[in-house]
Amino acid sequence: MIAHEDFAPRLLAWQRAHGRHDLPWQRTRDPYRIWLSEVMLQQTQVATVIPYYARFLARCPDVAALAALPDDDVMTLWSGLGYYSRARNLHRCAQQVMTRFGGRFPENAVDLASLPGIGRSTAAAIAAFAFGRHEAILDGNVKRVLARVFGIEGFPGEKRIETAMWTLAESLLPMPPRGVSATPSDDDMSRYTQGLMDLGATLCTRANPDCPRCPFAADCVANLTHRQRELPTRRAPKVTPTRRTVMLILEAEPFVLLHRRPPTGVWGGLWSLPEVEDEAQARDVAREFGGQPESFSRLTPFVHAFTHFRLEIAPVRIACGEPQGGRLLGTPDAPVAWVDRRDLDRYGLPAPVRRILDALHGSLI
DNA sequence: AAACCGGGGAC
DNA sequence: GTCCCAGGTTT
Repeated sequence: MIAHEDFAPRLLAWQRAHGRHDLPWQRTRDPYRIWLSEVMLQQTQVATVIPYYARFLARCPDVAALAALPDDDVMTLWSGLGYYSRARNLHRCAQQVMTRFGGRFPENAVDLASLPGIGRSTAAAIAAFAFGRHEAILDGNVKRVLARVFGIEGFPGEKRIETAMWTLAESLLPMPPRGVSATPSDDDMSRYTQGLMDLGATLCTRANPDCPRCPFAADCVANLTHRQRELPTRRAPKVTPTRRTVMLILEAEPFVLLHRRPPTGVWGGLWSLPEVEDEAQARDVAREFGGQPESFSRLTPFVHAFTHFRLEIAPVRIACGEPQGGRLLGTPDAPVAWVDRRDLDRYGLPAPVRRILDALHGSLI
């Protein structure tokens, strides 16, 4: 694994030779321009941002102009970039720079992060780019680079892992040339921060990292162990909740009892089998429709998967002497009906219900 | 369809 | 402080 003190020099050399140098916001130290680009680049790609960035600057060359712009004009300028809360925060931020900081962006990350739309990572980026501050960024790209190069296991969104990554990111920052000054040069901090972003955006990409061109290929844990696809560790798939239901198959040949589901919710408006929570309820409800307790028989339970949950269905079959009413299940909007099973094709049935009834009657038709 | 994303806001 | 979401894009 690469020694921490070797990381920054190698990244700096790579950025010099192979990093991006022509992005519109790279040749300025104006915190306003850097801030604007960083906010636009949150969740949005460089190519998309460039024309918006130019338009914004043409209309608002400085923070005072942006602060003075009417809300609607800001939204219009932003329109098409998405994530509109960013635009609202951008405007509020410009106004706060005017009122709280006398029209000048604060030069330290803590004060920057107190402004709307500027979190810890964005604050560090502005502090490093505009003021050469010794601050570490940690956005999605950087998390990916660090997880791979240093072989960090665990989902980076998890608090413990993220905290460790912030500590690592800070430990990797460029050191000043020995015996010269307390901090690296402004130029080094800009280049280093840009290098992290460039590496993540151009080589160490999510899907197909270009490891042969990477300055860390010889030491990168992910590359050496061929685990580029496993690192960074993905979020644990959230366990989909499982619900259980008992479906009643009340039969009075050739009729079967169906229940119209309410218009909203799962299977809204479809005809389905009556559902109860357990077998005791099944017997109670069956009695209302003339069910014969001695005919009670369990069919094989099975699982139906929805996007957001799993439904475990336990079908229960009960014979009824005659099609008979009892009170209606549910509400007037959700009535029941005895349906001739030869007419089932004309009813909209949920797939698993169709499957139950087909299995039951298919061979008999 | 599912993973991913920085910040805000709720708790 | 910590957890979770809104509103998007990428794979």
